[in-house]
Amino acid sequence: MIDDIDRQILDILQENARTPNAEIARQVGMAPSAILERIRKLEERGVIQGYAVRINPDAYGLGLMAYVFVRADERAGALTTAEQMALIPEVQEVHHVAGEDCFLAKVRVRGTRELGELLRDRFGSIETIRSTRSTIVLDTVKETTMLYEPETGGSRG
Amino acid sequence: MIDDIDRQILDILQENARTPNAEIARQVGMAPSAILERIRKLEERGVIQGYAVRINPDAYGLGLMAYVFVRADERAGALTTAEQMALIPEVQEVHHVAGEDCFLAKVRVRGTRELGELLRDRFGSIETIRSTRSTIVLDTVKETTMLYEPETGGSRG
DNA sequence: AATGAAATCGCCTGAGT
DNA sequence: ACTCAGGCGATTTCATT
Repeated sequence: MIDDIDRQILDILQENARTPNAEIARQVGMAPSAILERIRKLEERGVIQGYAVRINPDAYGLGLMAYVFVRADERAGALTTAEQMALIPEVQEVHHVAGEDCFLAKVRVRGTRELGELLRDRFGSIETIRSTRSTIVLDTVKETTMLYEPETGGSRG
Repeated sequence: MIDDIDRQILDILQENARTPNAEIARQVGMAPSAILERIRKLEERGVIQGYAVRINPDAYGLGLMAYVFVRADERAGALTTAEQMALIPEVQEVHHVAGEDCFLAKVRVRGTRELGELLRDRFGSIETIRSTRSTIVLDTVKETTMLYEPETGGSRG
């Protein structure tokens, strides 16, 4: 699906997504136009989903992060619980998870007061949500979106 | 700390971090050199921490995501538990959290077999870890790093 | 699917306001 | 702190292989 040259390009972009095309070409040892072509195709095929800037959340006034575990009973019709949570801008991630709690949401807000408001006003108004349990993040030691190269080959189909 | 023009620039970069400088200048209504200067300063001040490419994890061979809750007893000396977890490439995030479990780690691996190996070999060899509890992600409904503009003003100091 | 030439466009410095 | 001008380099298209 993606070959070795694609991986090289992706790895360079993972380090710095604003790396100029010509610089990537130098590192990979190909012509810039060939690199452009490959990046285009990676975008078309949905391998590259976009380019994000990493902003210090504190500087942005979003000093508090929390994980919210959501228990819900799904009903047919209308939007699903997860889709409604996904519409909330303070919610960065929504995952459907195995286990007793059905969903896990990652949220960023200014402070504890705003977290309370979020849970009461936004989560609280989603009909299917039975209960929530929040885990406050005190300190973030690592936070990256970089993907580790998995060992290829191996005994997996 | 960051003014309205900075916010405009950051918002454009949040949409697409590879947006050319000149394009940002057009949208903001300023000269490209002024935009460049502002971006430089945002980088210097650590507001902008970097630029990331968003890669489809499945295409990269990392189809399984899990959250690992880690209970540990901290000991003085050597690296802390969190720092040791942060060294593992499959670990994308490590948070120190409030509550019974001390840490929360987000991990991406190829499949369940690799998750097992990761927990046994890598987490298992960190001396201070008492126990782990993993929550498998079945489906990701939303996953963004975009920061929502918090309401400014308000009754907070 | 990659190259290389050529045109377009953006980057970035320096001077000036 | 921003604008403007200009040289340099990058991006991108296209013909070719």
